[in-house]
Amino acid sequence: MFEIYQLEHLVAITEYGTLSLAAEHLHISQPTLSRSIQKLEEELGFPLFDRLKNKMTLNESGELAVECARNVLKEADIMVQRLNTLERSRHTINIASCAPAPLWMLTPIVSRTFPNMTMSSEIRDIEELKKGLMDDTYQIVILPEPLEDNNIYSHKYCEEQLYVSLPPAHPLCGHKGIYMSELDGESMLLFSEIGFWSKLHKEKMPHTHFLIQHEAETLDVLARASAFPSFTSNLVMKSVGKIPNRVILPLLDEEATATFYICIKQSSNKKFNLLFNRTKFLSQ
Amino acid sequence: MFEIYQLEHLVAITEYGTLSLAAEHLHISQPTLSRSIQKLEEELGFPLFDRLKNKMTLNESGELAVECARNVLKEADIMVQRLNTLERSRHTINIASCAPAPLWMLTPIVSRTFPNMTMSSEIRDIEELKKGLMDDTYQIVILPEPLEDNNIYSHKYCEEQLYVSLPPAHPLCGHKGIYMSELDGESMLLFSEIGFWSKLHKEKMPHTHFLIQHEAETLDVLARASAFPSFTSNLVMKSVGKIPNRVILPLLDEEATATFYICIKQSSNKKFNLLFNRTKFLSQ
DNA sequence: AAGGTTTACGTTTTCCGTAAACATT
DNA sequence: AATGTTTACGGAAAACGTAAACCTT
Repeated sequence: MFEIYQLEHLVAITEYGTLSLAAEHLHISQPTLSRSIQKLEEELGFPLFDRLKNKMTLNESGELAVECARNVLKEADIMVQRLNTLERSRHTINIASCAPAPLWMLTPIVSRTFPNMTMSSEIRDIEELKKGLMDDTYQIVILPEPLEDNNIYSHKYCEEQLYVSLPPAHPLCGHKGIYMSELDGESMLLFSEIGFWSKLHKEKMPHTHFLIQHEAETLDVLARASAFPSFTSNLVMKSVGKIPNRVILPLLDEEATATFYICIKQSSNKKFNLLFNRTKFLSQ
Repeated sequence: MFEIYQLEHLVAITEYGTLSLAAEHLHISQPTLSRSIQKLEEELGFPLFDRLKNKMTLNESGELAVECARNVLKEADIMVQRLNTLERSRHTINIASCAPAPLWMLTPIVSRTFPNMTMSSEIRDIEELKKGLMDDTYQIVILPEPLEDNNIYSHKYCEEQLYVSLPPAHPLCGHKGIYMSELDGESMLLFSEIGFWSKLHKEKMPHTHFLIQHEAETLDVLARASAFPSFTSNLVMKSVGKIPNRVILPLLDEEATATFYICIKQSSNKKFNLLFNRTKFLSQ
């Protein structure tokens, strides 16, 4: 049987027109290429080129051979593509969440549990999360509700309760808790990537001027140095800590509480078993 | 890039289960096969097998690799099939005719015109001839009518007039010519492969007992040695000669005369140019 | 003369099979 | 002991590039 390199050579010759030019692009010598083709013809049992003393042109068989060779090479290319994709996926865990806080908690655990894996994490809206989990774009997805599907395993991960962080001089500070509507109309600091929470803010606080911060670090500095109210949550405070000199009031709106669920495909359950033992433990 | 032989080896291993068995069937040594796979894995950049000290089993990547390898090999196989088919067709001329006589005339000319070609000739019914010409089963077809099609070149080849060959004692011998119906009811010698003529005989002479002969040689001997009437034609007499001591009468039925046309695809016109120069000359 | 192809030839590389080591059943 | 895999090694085969020959434009 001929070999793939011979087919590559054949195609290269037709693409570059002459042996010499093709040889140059293939980084081999001209005689080597000449012999490669001779060998291919010998193996097939008939010539692929009409040979004049100083010119080679494809004959009828050659034309067909090139067409077929391209098909073989395409198939070979598909093979490496598919294998590389699989191999990459075997070493990557793509996590996506509807909100940032569960991600902050989960990513360190995943990293420690699978130290040889590359991990990516994203914040996406709920529909994208569901779709991405189904089509294997994401292996782990965090939703604010369990995903009812036979192929999906959902498991409760954590609850988040939003709070408002107010300067002590703020008129609402005396309350035990407040509703978002009570704050509406002020200027507030807000982190940009808050996932599905942003929808809540837009709905309940349409008149508020949000000072959107794209970096958590900057937000923290501004919150400490200014009198602007900002949001926080039980999870944020647990991981980042409280800001001193601030009054923390719970948001009383029903929607200011969320329960997050880790969702994975049943087919990858085995792979993530170890992970769940750890997340279960940590979520208690 | 990996090579085809490596894919063959990979597939062989999965088919025969173990390295040793596969190596045996591939007619190579076991270490050679072992290295071949190692090299494939090295080129891909990841292992395809889980290796125990004493056992190799495909891993996830390996399973996919085998699936893809089969596709590549299938494509390679298609390549040799198509090339071989083309190559064979380049050295073969398939002729088919609706009647034997034009074939007897044409085949020697084709043989002499294309001495390096393998030639096959068949007698088929008219519909088969048309279809076969279209789908390249036949390159040359002889029909009793021109084929009206833009892709087809038809050219008048010869005319055949049927005769009856009677023993001198036969009651019809005095006539200048006879109709087939006049002979109906007798026993007659008839060659088996007469193509579209047989339909005519069946229609016009339904009560005749045909003594079918499958060999031209035998038919000739019987015709010379017996008193049975038989058929002949201008073309037969021209190529085989007349039978002595027989009265030859033309058949007066309109259908006992046929004009034959050589039909080829326009696309093969160039190839058969030389042939037509000769057949035109000979048909005059 | 420039550009294209094939042949010749010596070197380098690769490839193969035997032998051996190692592990499992 | 039999079976299965990998490593080691030496000889054989092949593949490669340089050089040269040959041809056309």
